[in-house]
Amino acid sequence: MVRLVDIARQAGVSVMTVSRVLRDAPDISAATKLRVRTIAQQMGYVPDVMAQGLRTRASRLLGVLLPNVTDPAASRLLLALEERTHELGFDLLLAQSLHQADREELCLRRFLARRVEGLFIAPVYRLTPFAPVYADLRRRGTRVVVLGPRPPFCEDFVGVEGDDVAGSSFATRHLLELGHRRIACLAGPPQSPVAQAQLEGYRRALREQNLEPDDRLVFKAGVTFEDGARAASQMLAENAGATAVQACSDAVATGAAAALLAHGLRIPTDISLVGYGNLPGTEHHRVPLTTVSQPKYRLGTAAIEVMLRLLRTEPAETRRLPAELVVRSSTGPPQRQIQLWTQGNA
Amino acid sequence: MVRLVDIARQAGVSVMTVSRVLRDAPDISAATKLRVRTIAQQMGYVPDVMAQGLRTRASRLLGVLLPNVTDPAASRLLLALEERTHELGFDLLLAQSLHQADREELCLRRFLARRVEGLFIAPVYRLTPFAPVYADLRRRGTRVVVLGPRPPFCEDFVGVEGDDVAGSSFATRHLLELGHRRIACLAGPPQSPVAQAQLEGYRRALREQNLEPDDRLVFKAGVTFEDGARAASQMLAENAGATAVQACSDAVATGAAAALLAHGLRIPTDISLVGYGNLPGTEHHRVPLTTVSQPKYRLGTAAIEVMLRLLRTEPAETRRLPAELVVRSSTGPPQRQIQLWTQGNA
DNA sequence: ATGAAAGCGCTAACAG
DNA sequence: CTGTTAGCGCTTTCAT
Repeated sequence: MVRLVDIARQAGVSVMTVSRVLRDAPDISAATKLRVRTIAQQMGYVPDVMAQGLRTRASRLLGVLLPNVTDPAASRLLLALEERTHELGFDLLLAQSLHQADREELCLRRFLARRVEGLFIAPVYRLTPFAPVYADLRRRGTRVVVLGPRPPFCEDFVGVEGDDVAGSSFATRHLLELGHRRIACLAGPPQSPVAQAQLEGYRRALREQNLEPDDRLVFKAGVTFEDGARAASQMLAENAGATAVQACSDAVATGAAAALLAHGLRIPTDISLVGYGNLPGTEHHRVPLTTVSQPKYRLGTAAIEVMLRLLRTEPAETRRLPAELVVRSSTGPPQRQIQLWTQGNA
Repeated sequence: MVRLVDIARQAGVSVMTVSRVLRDAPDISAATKLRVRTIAQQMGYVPDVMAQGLRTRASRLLGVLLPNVTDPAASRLLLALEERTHELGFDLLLAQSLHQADREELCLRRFLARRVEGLFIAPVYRLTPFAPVYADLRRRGTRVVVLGPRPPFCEDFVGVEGDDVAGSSFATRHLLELGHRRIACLAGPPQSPVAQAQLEGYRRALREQNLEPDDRLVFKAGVTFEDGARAASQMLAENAGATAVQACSDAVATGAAAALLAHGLRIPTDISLVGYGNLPGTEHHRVPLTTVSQPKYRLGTAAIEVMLRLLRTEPAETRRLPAELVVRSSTGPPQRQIQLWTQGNA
């Protein structure tokens, strides 16, 4: 391992001179600069960032904690985060909580021990209103940007998030505009902040049209394909009379589509379907899915921007980014008969 | 920031004692152990891993360099890597090359400056047989596990990879067994090692059945949906008389499917189609895709196992993991007439 | 324009 | 069982 001293000896100068040259510090003659640089190059010198950091008290390290890098939304965010982070001269530590609060805590403590200068965290949802690690982060004044909705225990941190109530209401409004009046909602887990926002958006859009949300049209669906299939089957079994279905995720929507088609319904002729998330590939599904897209990459760049302000100790605010409706072919106007029927019923 | 000295003062012992206690070193009385621990806890002590590392010359840092974390295969691998890495007590540095050789080089140099103890690299393919960074890695004796096929400039490193020639030949054999004789191949970029392996597997399976590979059945397809659509259209335009198509990726296969269906062909009734990669969601596509699956998660755990051997300076060998055919409904026996026609032609 | 001394927070090596 | 000394590789500070 080549150190500064080695170069210094070789070049016949002091360690300080070498240090200065290699950091492009001022007050060095062009001659020594060149000589030292050449020798350093020849000897294959690589600075020791840890030693530098110990002295300068700067780690140039950022950490990102995600539930699971496999989630397409998370990975797009990570793409952006990594890209910008490196441009800014930071290295990026990655950890996954795997949706386990204790693993999250462990990972965060390790990040702290690495003296990270900032942290991007997509928090594991806890039922408790407090989480000791977050208290520690606060106490230590660690810069934190929360990715996604902020549960109670970290409400005071800044963050970046998609606007899920607006996103969800886009979906509902789209169906409304097509003429649907009975729109079923396959809702996510009630504890999930995203699911709550989606339900809120759905109801809000309904009320805008003076339609009173009907709880018999809201079905618990979870998050998976199977959850979606189950929920759709149940909806059919209950004879809810919906002409359109809005799901809390594309996976759920896909499962619902499968169940609906299996029951002999045509999409969108007999029933319309909207997903959520714009999962890659849904445009090639059996029925290309109309869905809501959150700007995943933009969320990443926004997170970096916020972090940058934090690092400069400038005031930073939580950013809420707008969602976008992606219309494909799983939605269309309701069938005339059913439409008449619902109108007669309304 | 609380340091060992602070605790030492508070507890009325030497720094060394505190250090020993906190590292669970032997030869410390239970009493002091307890006392020091309590105080450390109270003061909110967090060890400085950088300082520890500087002294012990161990960074407990592993680095992973991927082209793009957004690729589902890469992200599954990363999932496994992160999981195991943390269990082993290492932190994980993440970087993306974005398929750019110079960015790859930069990232690797930064990893070296961090004194990583090991590196997982999915190399950017270069046309040149040498790459200076890799020479440096060699010279410095950095532990490296190459992810995926190893281009010439890093052939001497150990790695883990999927068996793409076997995987590809599984696909071909499957079509052969269904009775297909004229199987088109939508091939990937000729420089890509994976694409080469796939072509090799395709040809090998054909020859096993004493069928001479026909170059007029091989079409350049690239890697995207659009590439696939283009290639399939070209195949149709050239009247190649294929009863089945085997694509170099699921994206290409999906594009091909779209083109084929647009031309009025039914899949698999009129023509069979096999993809490659088992992209998440392909089971819900317009035509659920028969495809070849590489054990992405297993590749990650295998990479860790190899790294572990490297870290222990035990001999380590490159691991090649078997692929698996996933039969869904894009493949079936060829139509009788066409079959007769091809037989008459063969 | 260059160098000497000191120390970042920690631990290995040795002493008692 | 506990403490002292030295030093990891680097940079800050102050001197020349």
